[in-house]
Amino acid sequence: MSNSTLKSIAKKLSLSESTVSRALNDYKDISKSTKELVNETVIKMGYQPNVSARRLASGNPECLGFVIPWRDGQLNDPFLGELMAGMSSALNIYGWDLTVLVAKDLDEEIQLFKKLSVSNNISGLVISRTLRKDVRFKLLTDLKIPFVAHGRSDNCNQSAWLDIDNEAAFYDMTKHFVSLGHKKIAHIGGPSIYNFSIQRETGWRKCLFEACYSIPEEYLQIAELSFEGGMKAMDKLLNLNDPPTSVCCVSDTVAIGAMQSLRNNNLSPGKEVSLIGYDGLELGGWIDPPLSSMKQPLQSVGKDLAETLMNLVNSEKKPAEFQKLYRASLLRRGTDNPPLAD
Amino acid sequence: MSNSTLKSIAKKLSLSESTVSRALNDYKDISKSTKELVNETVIKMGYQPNVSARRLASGNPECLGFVIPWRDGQLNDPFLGELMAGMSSALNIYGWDLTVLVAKDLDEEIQLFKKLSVSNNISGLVISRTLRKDVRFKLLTDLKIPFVAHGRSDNCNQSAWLDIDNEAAFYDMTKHFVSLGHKKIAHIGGPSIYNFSIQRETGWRKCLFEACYSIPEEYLQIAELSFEGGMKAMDKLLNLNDPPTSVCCVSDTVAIGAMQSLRNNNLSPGKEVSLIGYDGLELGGWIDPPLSSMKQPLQSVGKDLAETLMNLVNSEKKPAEFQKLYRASLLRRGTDNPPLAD
DNA sequence: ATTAATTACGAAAGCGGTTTCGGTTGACTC
DNA sequence: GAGTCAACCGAAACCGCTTTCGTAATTAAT
Repeated sequence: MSNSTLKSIAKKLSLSESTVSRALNDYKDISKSTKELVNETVIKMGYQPNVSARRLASGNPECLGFVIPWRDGQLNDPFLGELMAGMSSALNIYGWDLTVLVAKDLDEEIQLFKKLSVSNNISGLVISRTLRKDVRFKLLTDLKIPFVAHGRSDNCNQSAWLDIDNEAAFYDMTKHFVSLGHKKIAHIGGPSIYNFSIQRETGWRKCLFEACYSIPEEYLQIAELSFEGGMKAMDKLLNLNDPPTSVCCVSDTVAIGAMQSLRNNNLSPGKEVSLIGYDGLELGGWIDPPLSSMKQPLQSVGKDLAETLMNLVNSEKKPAEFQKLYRASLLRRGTDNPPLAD
Repeated sequence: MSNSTLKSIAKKLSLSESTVSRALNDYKDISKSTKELVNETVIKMGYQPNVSARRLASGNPECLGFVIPWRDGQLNDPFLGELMAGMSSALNIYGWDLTVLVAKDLDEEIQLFKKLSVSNNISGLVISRTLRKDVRFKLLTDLKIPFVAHGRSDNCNQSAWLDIDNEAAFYDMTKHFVSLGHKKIAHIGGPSIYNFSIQRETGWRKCLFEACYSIPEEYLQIAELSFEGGMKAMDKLLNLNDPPTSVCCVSDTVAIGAMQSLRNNNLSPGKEVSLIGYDGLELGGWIDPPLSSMKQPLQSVGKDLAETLMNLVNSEKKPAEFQKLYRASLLRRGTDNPPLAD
């Protein structure tokens, strides 16, 4: 196990512990020559600092806490792996750890935050699955826990966040349908408690407005973010007097449900009705026909989330200075086609 | 932030720090009355121990490292969330943390292990996605890093592991087809580098043997663990002179690919050919018809993995004393039906 | 040559707990 | 009443690293 410590290295080099420590941490009051000397022997001896000791002494736990999004009691989010991989790779460079936290519901999450705020074992948090009205922003700010959100909220102006430009994504998605020749473009949206639901709807509306399409209000259907939700919403769209020829779906899951509804009605996804989902899930490519979707750069976002948090903790900048939008890109598979000729 | 420390509590109670510490850790040389007193005021003052300090002093990082399985460069494992939730809930009770580690390939994983063995910031590891010949078992043993594997290996006799009884699962699955009246039961298996591939094949064979079915060797098809892999394997099965009426699939992903192959050949999954997958993925219920599958109790396994590791670290027992098999259970959805009458 | 300013390092005090060791009580024996 | 033994608690060392502060040695300024 770890036998080499700062002390052993100091003894070997006839230096003091503090000099070795400062050399490793690149203090400016250490000569270049000794820094090199120290770094060499540290590598040679395979020295790894004891993180508990460093954390205790420095007062920084060097640890990013990631709150796993618990969606409706389910945890099957296919994002998790990629997002965490991105975060981990960024953290590793600086010796930080990635600790995952699980809370089954909002109450548990709040309790968790309160506990974290007194036990100083986490430098900051990454939260995700943000809501339109999300108490966590204010709560974490009040508790003085540094955090960066994956997604925005109504009251996120003073906070650090990274988000996908949902509005642009759905603008682009809708525009794509327009350019394919579709006139009847519906939207299956998500519950308005989620911030992204609003943004995605807005992007859809904006494009329709610019294209001077007037769309019946029934072309907007709100669905639960599930397979069944998508299926029911599509059922309603199909029952309209003048059903749409294309649908912008708030998520891949919903889109897959919508596809099922089409099949139930003896229609073929991508023929009578075109569909595009959102998330770029791999499994969307497994179904028949494969689902077109908007994909976000998860690994980059994860990396950026981690780096942002580290900067936030280490610098004196305000959280609001860390806000960034990413773009999603269209992944054409099999469900986006021109409308059938009448 | 954390203002109350051991010292502040000691002062408030006119006790020494060491007494308070031992009271909290339930030492037997502290009177019951003072223990109660300490516990009360600790709650009242909202005291949370500084974990870095405790870890440093005790020499135990109280931290479980979970190595994220990186399958073919992809990280979309739907298990992750549930498994981690199970682990986290068990760890939280004892104040342990769950740290996730990512390695892109085996080399990175080995480097990671070596680093962990010298920097004492992890109590032990949970590894998953075990291979038939898995160097990690020996490596971690040599490095003296406590670990428990999710899954077995050829050389896991001396190690701690939890696994699903893959053989029993596929025995049951095959038996189910037998009881439905199927005679021609094929198996799409996984690459033999994975330990579970062998076990699942064995379960299938065992049941067929007991049922006195003699099956052509072509009824075993090895597939990559992917949608395409399943599709290709099913193609081959369909091209046989005497194609099977039912197929035991090594995973849900593979089964979904096999379903696609059936549709490509104008066959209906669950009619001409029945299918059962393995994993119990939620998305298997989204497709048409919904995929029958064998489901493992992921949250329980996660909880058990974490508890096992904590026991392993805290007790003097040998790793080999921590070995346990879980059972998977059949999830009947839509693709397991009796064979069509000729 | 004298003073001031740098440069480079060591000493030492923490960080907030844990754990060993020893000592003080009081009850209990004979 | 001296000795024995538990039961309880305090003192102090320690875990391994960080960081402030002081100081000796070197260089630059006057």
